[in-house]
Amino acid sequence: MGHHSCCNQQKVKRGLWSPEEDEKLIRYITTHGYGCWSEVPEKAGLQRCGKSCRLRWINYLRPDIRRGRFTPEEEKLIISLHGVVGNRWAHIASHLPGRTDNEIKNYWNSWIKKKIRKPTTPRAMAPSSVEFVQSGYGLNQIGLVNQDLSTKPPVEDGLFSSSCPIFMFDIGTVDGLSSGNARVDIFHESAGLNSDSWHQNYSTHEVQAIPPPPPSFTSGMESNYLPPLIENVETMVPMEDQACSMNENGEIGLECLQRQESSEWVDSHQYPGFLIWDHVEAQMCGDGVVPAASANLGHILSSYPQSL
DNA sequence: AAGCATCGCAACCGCGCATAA
DNA sequence: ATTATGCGCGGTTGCGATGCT
Repeated sequence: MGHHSCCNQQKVKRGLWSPEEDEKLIRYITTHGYGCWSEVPEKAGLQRCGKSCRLRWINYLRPDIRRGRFTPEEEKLIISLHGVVGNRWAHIASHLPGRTDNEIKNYWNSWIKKKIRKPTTPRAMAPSSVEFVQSGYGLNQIGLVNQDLSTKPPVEDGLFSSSCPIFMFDIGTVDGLSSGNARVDIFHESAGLNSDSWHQNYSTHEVQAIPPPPPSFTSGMESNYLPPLIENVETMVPMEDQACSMNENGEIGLECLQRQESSEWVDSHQYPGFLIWDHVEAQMCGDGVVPAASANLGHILSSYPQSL
């Protein structure tokens, strides 16, 4: 049994791909597709292992690949998603069309390295119930995301101390439906900031006053900004399956990224406001989408884009 | 100009999972 | 039920490019 290393066979080339090899792979894949990667090298006339061919195609050669610098919007999305799902690069990449997990991973790692070098201003996390975190990190910093925290190095203090408080949450000041979980209520910065202003307009110590909810967000949620509770709870989406993202209209929403036993929850989103919950109890529509009005948000203190 | 350090990123490695045999 | 195989993922490596002294 063991491990089946595909690349230790005879005369398998390794290292950088030559233009000729690229051409062979492109020609083969575009005419035949890639049903079985292990067959690709032989059929395409390449002295490579199938795994290498797959990697080369997915990360570099496929036509829908998007190259070049990440846009500020992409960057923000990566940060937000990473804050929720951690180092699940493929997961993050699935929300950035044309970007690969490898590219995002590389970007993230080099970004971290850059930030590490920056001197960081020591920041006292307020021990009170109101705390700040930046980007999506709040969820991880308080250990609510079920994942290996060793992949979230102490780097993060430095990484974000010069950045912005995107989320504010309040722990334990409301009684949630699920008594076992820490209750996290978060509001998010607006979607419209560019990268520069995004970094310049915030400091970690700023306390953002909670502005009144914009008209666009008030539907069904006026009273104390708390959403209505939904009685008919059918399922629960674990926290690690949630993320926020931004659509092409600049709307931010929650996404239930996946569901254990069903695909019905995949990519359901499109909320007028922005919300992250320690858990989501929601009522499904027929098509599996969870509209804002029917999502039970438990107790949300405040949750809407600040400058819509 | 030369040597060294660092960065960025393509590619590889090893593991886990799914599935076929 | 067990083993073999292939795929996909996250972590890591290696190397060319670039920057610094």
